[in-house]
Parts: sequence; structure tokens; C-alpha cells
Amino acid sequence: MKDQIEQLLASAVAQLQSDGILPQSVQPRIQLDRPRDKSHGDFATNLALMMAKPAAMPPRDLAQKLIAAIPANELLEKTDIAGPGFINFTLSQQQLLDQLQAMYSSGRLNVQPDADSKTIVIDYSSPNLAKEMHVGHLRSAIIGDAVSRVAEFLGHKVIRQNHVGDWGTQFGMLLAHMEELDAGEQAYELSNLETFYKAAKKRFDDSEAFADRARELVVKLQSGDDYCLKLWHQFIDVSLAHCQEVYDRLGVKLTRADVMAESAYNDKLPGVIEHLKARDLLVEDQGAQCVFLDEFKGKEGDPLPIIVQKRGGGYLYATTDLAAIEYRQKTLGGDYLMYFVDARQSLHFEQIFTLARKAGFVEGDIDLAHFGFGTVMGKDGRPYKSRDGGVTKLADLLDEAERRALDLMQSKGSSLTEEEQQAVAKVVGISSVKYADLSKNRTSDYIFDWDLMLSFEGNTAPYLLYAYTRVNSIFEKLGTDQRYQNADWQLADERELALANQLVRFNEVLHSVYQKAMPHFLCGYLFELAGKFSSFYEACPILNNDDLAVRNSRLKLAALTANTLRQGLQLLGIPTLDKM
RNA sequence: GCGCCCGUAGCUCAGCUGGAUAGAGCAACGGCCUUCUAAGCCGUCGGUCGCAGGUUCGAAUCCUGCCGGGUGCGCCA
Repeated sequence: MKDQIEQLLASAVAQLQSDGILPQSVQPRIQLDRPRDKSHGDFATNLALMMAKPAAMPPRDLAQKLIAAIPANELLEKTDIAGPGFINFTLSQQQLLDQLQAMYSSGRLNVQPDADSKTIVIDYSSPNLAKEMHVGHLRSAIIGDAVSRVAEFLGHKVIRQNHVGDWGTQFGMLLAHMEELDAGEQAYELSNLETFYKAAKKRFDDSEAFADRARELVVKLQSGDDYCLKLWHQFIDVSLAHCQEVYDRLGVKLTRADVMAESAYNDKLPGVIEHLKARDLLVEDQGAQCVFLDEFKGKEGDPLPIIVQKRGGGYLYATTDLAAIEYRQKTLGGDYLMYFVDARQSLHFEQIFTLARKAGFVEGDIDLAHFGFGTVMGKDGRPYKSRDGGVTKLADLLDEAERRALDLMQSKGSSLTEEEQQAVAKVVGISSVKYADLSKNRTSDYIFDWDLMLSFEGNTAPYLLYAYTRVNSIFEKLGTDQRYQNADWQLADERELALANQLVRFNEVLHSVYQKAMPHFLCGYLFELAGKFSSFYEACPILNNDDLAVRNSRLKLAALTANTLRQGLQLLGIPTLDKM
């Protein structure tokens, strides 16, 4: 709908250009806004204001000419000039009804697939396997998963890549600790990776002999020693199983099949160095192999190195990332590579992307994009820590979320059985944590606050889940009566109209979520939708309405709201509840 | 030292590539349950958009400089 009006405007511009009113040289970007104020119509554009100067004409006069040049159409009820030269568009009521009906009868809520379907490789989660997943791993997993789902829904081929760290220096220490333990101790200690890591670290720091053994084991591991590989596989298996448990609880779609570990690129790394050498990009500096790019300078023009091989011959994550980029384009066939990785790594990715293009690890028309995100903070404004000051394990965090949700339900009093309450609490608890994260602007830090995220008020998961159960209860009460399905829309009440207008924006919102990789747009949309439904629900009787035509139209609105809420939440990776 | 990000109501956050009177929720205060889930709805109160300049028809948004916070910068990932 929005793009259709944009097309109308574009052809008006083309008309004025061929009439010589607008200069051919200037190609305006057509910007269509949703005005805040309803009196400014459904859409507004500032085109005449932007083009007034190039056209050498007062904005309002130009607006007049633009309006006159808009082709005849069924979409617009009226087009007015307002203020200094805004053009306000009011959609025809029929257009809204057509959109609603299309959405109602479509299996995918009339969401249009993206015009150019791509193969998108999405890197997200990608924890280090040496330790247990903690709070710092939350955002990448949740945001990356939501964007993946939306991209898929818009018709793209999505290839998920969980680039887990399984090959770094710490693994020597972990293997050395493993070999000191007998089978029973090992199984026991590995059941808690966090304490296992700490124990290994302590041995490493306390014992010189142990540290030497650890360093020796890394080298042996990376050169393919059977014994080391066996220990390593055992460890990785335990750690991956732990990750999978967390993904399953979180409702993150990643599986073992999406794991493409760092170690998988091991045998490609010498080739990366050779390739750089062949392109004449490699420089030896203080014994390390580096690349210096003109685009990246330190102070006073000092070159900033990207180190791809250590003095001792070892490789670094820059090397692995280059191999991974090449693999993602050339083997997986990706034409858009998305990375959901902490914002602190933005310089690293800028360097890697620039180098990958320059050195030809990727070729042709390919998008490379790093989508960073802010830090999860505690209420004190410092990065989120557990009570003892350590990092909070994700598994513990989720346990606490479920426990708090259950406490809350019990304190409110519930008509559900004990068992039902527990099931509901799990969904509410986990969803609250996810939604709190997703609903904030991806790029900013946010404060992790249990009370706010578990509140049933405001832009929270419980509020949305509750709104859904209210819609759902209408249909439980209705029973098997399906007559409303073929009813005509009746939008006499302003709340019906507001709800309808909100519903039809779904398509447009999903496209922005994908384009900007910003799931919080969808959260905002769903929150408004739930709010508009609640107002409608309070003010507009449905089932106990004597007017059958109105009743049936309202049932359709309610059904469409339910479907949109369910679909929207599902794209965020949040399930709905029938009752709570 | 250099680079990147941030500073919006008492609190938590929106504000999309500059647009119309800066919006929500919480908190505070006041209403609404004999009718579809009141975990809800309706209303009131609340802002020098860190500060100072600049760009222009128009700036929370763009530019410059300060102040305050975060984060990153050669052999960890």
C-alpha cells in the first residue's frame, strides 16, 4: 500500500520532469511518512518541500502541481496540501477494506515476499565453547534468531551459521585438566562447565608444569594429534549439548546442523595466508604476518595492522573470519552475509569486510553487514553481573525467569491447575526475557530489570500474551459457529477503524524489521496492536451484540488480530498461550 | 593519544534516510467490573531532547567544539 503510493508519486515526479517543471538532473528520494496526527491523513510526504528549491517554485505551488500529476487511481480518497507544503494522502475506505480482506483470506496475512529474494547467511549466537553460555550470549542468539525468522518469512533463503569458538588457546588448559581426571570425575566435573573452566584455570595459574602441558596440548591438538582430538571431541560434545539445551529452552531455532565451528576452517588457514601473499597484501612486522590497509589508520597516520598469523605461526580469528567469509559466499552461495555480533567488534568487522573484498575472498555483488548490539546492564548501570559479581549463567537466568513468573502467577491468584500454571510460567518467564531484549533498540545498551520485564503492563511479553488469551477466549466461547467467516466488514466505531488501520500495517513493518535488522519495530507494532485491540474489546461488545452483522464483522476483526499477534510473536520466537 | 557508540519526563524506553504540537509504559493522582479474562480500559500530571554554536523554510535527528558515560585500538576470540 505504501509502495503503491510511492509509485504514484514517482510517476508524478516523472511527469513534472518531462513537463520541464522539475529539473531532470535531480532525482528525489520519495519519502512517505505515517503522520502522528490523524488529521494529516494516512500518509504524508514532504516531497514538495524538498524539491521547492530545485524547482525554483514556492513549495505549496509545487505541491499543487504534484497532486495534479498523480495518475488516476482507486487508492486515494483525497490528497491535500497542508502547512508549508506537505501533501497529505487519505486512503479510500474501500482500499482499507480490500486490504483487510486480503489479509484475512491470505495464509500469510498478505505479507508480500521481498522483491529480490536472496540467499542470506546469518551468523548468530556463536558462543565460545570453553565456557558455559552466559548473559553476554543472550542478545546475539535472540536478535539473530528473530531476524532470521523474518527474513525467511519474506521469502529469502536463510542459512544459519553458528560459528562456535572451539579452537582457541584455552582448550589446551581444558584438555590438560581433563587428562588429570579419571572417567568418573570427568563426567562429574563436565556437568558444570563453568566450574570445570575455573578449576582448569586455577591449575593453569598455579602450576608451571600444568601450564606447559596445556600449551603443548594446544599445539598437538591443532596439528591433529589423535589423543588430543579424542579428549577435545568429548569436551566439545558436552559443551554443544549444553548450548543446544539453552537454545531449546529459549526457542532459538539453531541446531547441531547449523554449527560451523572455528576448527572447521583449520585446514583453510594456510591458504588464506598464501592468498594474501599472492595478492601482495602481506607484510611481516615484528615477526607477525600482517595486512595494512590504507582505510584504517591509527594516530598520525600510523598504519593499523590486521594480524593474520602470529610470530609463532599460529592463526588468529581474523584469519578464520576471512576463511569463513569465503566459504559463505563461494560454498554456501550467500549473497548477503549478516553478522549479529557484539558492537565492540565493529572495527574488526570493518577491517575484515574491507580486506575480504580487496583480497578477493568475496567477489562481485555481495552485501556484508555487521549488526552490532549494546550491552546488557544491571540496574546499577554496569554490565549485568550475578550477585556474587561473576557472570550470570544463561541457564540460571532462565531458571530464575521461570521461577519469578510462577511466583507472580501464584500471587495474583489463578484459576488454572498447578500443572497448567507451571507450563504457563515457563512460557511467560522465558518470553519476558526474550521480549525485553527484542523490544529495545538493538544498538543501545539496556538495563535488565526483572520487575519491568515481568510486568503485565506496558510493552512486555506478559501484556501481549495476555491480550492474545483475551482474543482467544472469545472464540472458545463462540464454539463451532463459523458464520462470521463470510461477513462483510463494518467499521463504524472509531476503535474498529483504529484496529483495522493498525492491522494492515503488518506487511510494511516486517519489511522494515528485515531491512534494518531491528526486531523492536515489530515489538512496537504488536504492542500498539494489542493496545488497540484492548480498547476495541472494552468498548465494542462482540458476542453479546444484537446486531448480527456487526457481531460477525467484529469476530473477523478479532480473528485477524489473533492471527497477527500469533504470527508476529512467532516471528520473534515467542509462542502464544490459549489461556493464562 | 586515535576511533566507534551513547546522553530524550523521577524510572525504563520509542522517536524510522531532518518535518507539522517530542511519544509510550511505569511511578503519582482520578474514574470504570450484575454483560465476551479488571493480568484490562479511560483520563490528569510530568520534558531547556547533556551544554554552546552552526547549516535551513524547518534540527532530538545533520556539522563543529565542549561536558559526562561506555567501548575498542599487534600477535585472546
